[in-house]
Amino acid sequence: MQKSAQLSESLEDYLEVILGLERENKVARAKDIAQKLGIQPGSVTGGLKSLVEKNLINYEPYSFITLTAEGARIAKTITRRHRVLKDFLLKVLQLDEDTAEAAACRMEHAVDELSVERLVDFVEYLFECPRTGDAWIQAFVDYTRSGKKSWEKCAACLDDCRDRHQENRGVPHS
Amino acid sequence: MQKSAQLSESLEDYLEVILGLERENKVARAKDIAQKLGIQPGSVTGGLKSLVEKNLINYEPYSFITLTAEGARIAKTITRRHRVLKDFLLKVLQLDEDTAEAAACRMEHAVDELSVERLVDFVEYLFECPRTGDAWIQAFVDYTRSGKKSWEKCAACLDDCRDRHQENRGVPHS
DNA sequence: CACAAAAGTTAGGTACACCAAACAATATGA
DNA sequence: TCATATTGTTTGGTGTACCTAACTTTTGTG
Repeated sequence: MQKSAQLSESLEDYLEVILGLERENKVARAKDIAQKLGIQPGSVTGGLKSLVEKNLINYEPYSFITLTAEGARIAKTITRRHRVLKDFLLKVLQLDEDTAEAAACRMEHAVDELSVERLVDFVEYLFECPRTGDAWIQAFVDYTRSGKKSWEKCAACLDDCRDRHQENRGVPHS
Repeated sequence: MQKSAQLSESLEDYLEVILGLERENKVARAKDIAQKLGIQPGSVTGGLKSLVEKNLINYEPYSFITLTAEGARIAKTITRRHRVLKDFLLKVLQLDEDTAEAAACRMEHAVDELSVERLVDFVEYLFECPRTGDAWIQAFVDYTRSGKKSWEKCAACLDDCRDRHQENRGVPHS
């Protein structure tokens, strides 16, 4: 199990869509990979050969494609990065579906594992902490939409926040 | 002023370091660009030619290099993306300097302007809102370090938060 | 089974982004 | 000023990643 000699963005994309196709159809086919990546089928063969050399997929010419254990491991971490980033863009920054998807798609190759972990922790904390959570996010959304920076309603907001916390005291999170 | 036909990551990097060098030394020189980008000087010339063709830098062989108005405009948006992302990684996710710098460097090419704006708004809101701010961030840091998910101290935390807000009532933010 | 359609591969070509090494221009300082 | 060091460019080459078009294999259908 050699140290995975870091992949190009392109090869990471191949692994990600192969994982998706495996989940959809049990196996991946070159045509579907091309279609999902928005490239020509002729371009796929070369990528597959690279992945075979790196022992990340099981594949022989004219046959279908599956991930090796190592390939699946990598594909899952990339897919997770994508999911975490999109979640943040969508739920916290409140970007629309298309913008979030596009940005996540390009960011997933740029962030290291530590940063992803930290982002997961942050988003989780943000949603679970009584001082923030859905209500706070909603306040941020309202603020973003209205464009005003007034903290007028803060006292009420904080009281409300505290009341909610007391109601839920001791109730564990799902 | 034609629509800037989106640049490669590589050319964006050239613009960014040229802006940095202009700020440091008034003008940029090929050698310093190479050094900052960690590439060989011979590789720089080609990049500079591309940027000249796109009217983003003023440059002739053997002369020094400056940004055109359009080049400066683009360089500044990239530099700002870098700064905003690093700020988030550093101050909110509490990553260390090197990790934040490296991730920001790679992410800056992946995010669109809307997402950057939203991230700026979010970070600003997070720091200014009485329900969050430095104290909340500190609580997140403690939580991250300790690894526990208990909300035991929430009541006290919220009281504290409310008290602080009442003290500062009406005081505008700097 | 045979043959057409679908899927996949190969071959040749483009563009980008880098390298190393040879070469050219400029700058410095004795 | 002139030799040399520094800086910058050119050339030829590598690797990646894509394209199109021609070709091959597989598959499905009568």
